[in-house]
Amino acid sequence: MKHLVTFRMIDAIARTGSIRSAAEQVNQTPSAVQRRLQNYEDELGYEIFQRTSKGVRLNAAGEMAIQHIRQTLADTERLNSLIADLAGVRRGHVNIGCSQALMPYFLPAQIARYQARYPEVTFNVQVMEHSRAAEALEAFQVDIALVFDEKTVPDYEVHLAVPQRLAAIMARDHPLARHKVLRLRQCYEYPVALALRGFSGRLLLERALHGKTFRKPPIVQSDSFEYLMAHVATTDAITFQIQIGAPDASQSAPQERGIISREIDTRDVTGGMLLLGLKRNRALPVAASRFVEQITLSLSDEYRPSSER
Amino acid sequence: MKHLVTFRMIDAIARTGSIRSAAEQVNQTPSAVQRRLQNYEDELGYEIFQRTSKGVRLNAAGEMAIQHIRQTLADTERLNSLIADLAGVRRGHVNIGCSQALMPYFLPAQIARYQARYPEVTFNVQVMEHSRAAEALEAFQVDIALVFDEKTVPDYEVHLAVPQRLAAIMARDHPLARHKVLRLRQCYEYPVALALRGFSGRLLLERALHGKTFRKPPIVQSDSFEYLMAHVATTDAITFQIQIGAPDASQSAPQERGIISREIDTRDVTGGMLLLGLKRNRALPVAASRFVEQITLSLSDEYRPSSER
DNA sequence: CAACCGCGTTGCTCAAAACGCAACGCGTGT
DNA sequence: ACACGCGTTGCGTTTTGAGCAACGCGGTTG
Repeated sequence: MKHLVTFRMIDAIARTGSIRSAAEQVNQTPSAVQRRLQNYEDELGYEIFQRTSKGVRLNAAGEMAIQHIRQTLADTERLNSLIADLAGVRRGHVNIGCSQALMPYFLPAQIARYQARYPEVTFNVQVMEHSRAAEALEAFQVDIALVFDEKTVPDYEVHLAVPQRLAAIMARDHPLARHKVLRLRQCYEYPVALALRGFSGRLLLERALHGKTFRKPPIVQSDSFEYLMAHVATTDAITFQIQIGAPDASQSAPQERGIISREIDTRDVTGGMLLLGLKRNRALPVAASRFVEQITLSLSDEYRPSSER
Repeated sequence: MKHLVTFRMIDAIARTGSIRSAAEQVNQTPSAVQRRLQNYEDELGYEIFQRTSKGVRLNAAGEMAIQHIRQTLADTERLNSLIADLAGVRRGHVNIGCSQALMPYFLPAQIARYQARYPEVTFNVQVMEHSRAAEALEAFQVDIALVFDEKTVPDYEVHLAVPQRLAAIMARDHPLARHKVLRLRQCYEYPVALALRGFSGRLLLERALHGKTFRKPPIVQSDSFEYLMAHVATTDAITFQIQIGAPDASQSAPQERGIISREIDTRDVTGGMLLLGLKRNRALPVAASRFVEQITLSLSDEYRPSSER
């Protein structure tokens, strides 16, 4: 749409914080971008960026303007989506911001399933923790947030909340692997390898360990789950992950090599919630909306009381 | 705003049903309007108007497009309003669609009061009954609907509902004028002059008269309340109006000459509601929003249980 | 303290888009 | 059969937008 190029430029300026970098991002010269901004400000009657020595920054009026601009951009996309849907062609794009835990199994499976039906729909998946996801929802950077959170009342709309148990992950031939459900104390008889503080499973675990005498420092910490998985696969160490991010016997994922997961007893760990968040009062594009329906069904089916499948 | 001229044109086309008349409305040549429409359709990838021999008509895609277009226009106005408000200048415009009953006393008083504080805010007041008002809300033609309705569940958001009694209106020296509250039967001992079916008060009255033996045809009907008022002022006939549209001792309105109103006993007439309606999920411009606050306060103050002022 | 860098901004030139005018084709109603 | 009003199109003119180069200005660096 012609009248949206100005909006896209302004959005780029707001995100990058400078006219020149925004120009680069939209493949135009700084003067073109600057003039469009100036025109818009003239029409509005107010400047929306405060000029500083090292770039520009949104002022109070700009904060309101950028909200309107992003809203308009999103609405336009939604219109395209609606009309494409009406014409029988299911096309579109879905931006998802989600916890790391959904990356290995859940999201790939869900997206693959969705794209099997609607191959024209493209996805963009980005890892972010809950506060960042909330911002991204608000700024229309993502359509859907799938985050793990325990208690905080979020300022987005919680479309779905499913409880999440904690799982221990260990080598396939680990002595504990013969149990179906594990107590935390059992796990702590072995070395533990943990994700950094701030990751979903770690949060849940820390709360469970509070005051426990058998608590001990992890032998290794990492922000890479790939590393943690490889580590436990080759040693007798144990790591933890929330249920949805742990390898599941029912889902044959290609990347699980020699590791296995076992649920932690609910007496030890409770209260984690996986949230599906949407921006309040926002009308989603068709593709995103259908995708939400699909994962809503999947989640409420598979993770009912505490059975799988 | 520059980028909205296309939208304004398309809105005009949709409203007038023809490109040429839309062109006239926006002071442009038909070819200019036609080309903008064509460009928009090209960018969208679909035609949004079905071309007929006597003009154009929105098709299915067009219905969705026009919704988006009007939403965008309204949002833009709201942004202007927000920024003007932030800059300390309370400017703006409010479109109101309302029942006739609010025209003689209520709305003039409310608007005058509002404009006394914010002289830069302009108003547009249009008479419409409830179904038309609901449409106008939906099409962003009015910001606020103030309509009288009895029972139907409206498809807009009811922001406020205040019960409305029925009042009899008669000459100042009418024999019944010495009573404070009247029974319907008393009124029907005199000739009655009624508004046409479809007007607020008439609806309420018809329901009250249902099955009553003293019911009799009106000696005169009219769609002009001015005529009805003049008629009862000079004869012993009685007419009816819902409370808010009747002359009130506490409000010294200039146009009441020799007429007076008396409430009808609640045993005879019940259930009328004056509704303040807004479009669902729509963010109002600042001026409209403040005006809603003002009349909300006024109405809930003045028309509590059944006292005035 | 001067040189420098990166920023927003502006004059100028030229290309692209929008406009107005006139005319065409087409269905409808007299 | 005619005229009328509609959407549409070709063409010359005008307005708008883009790119280029350069300027002014603040902060940083040697």
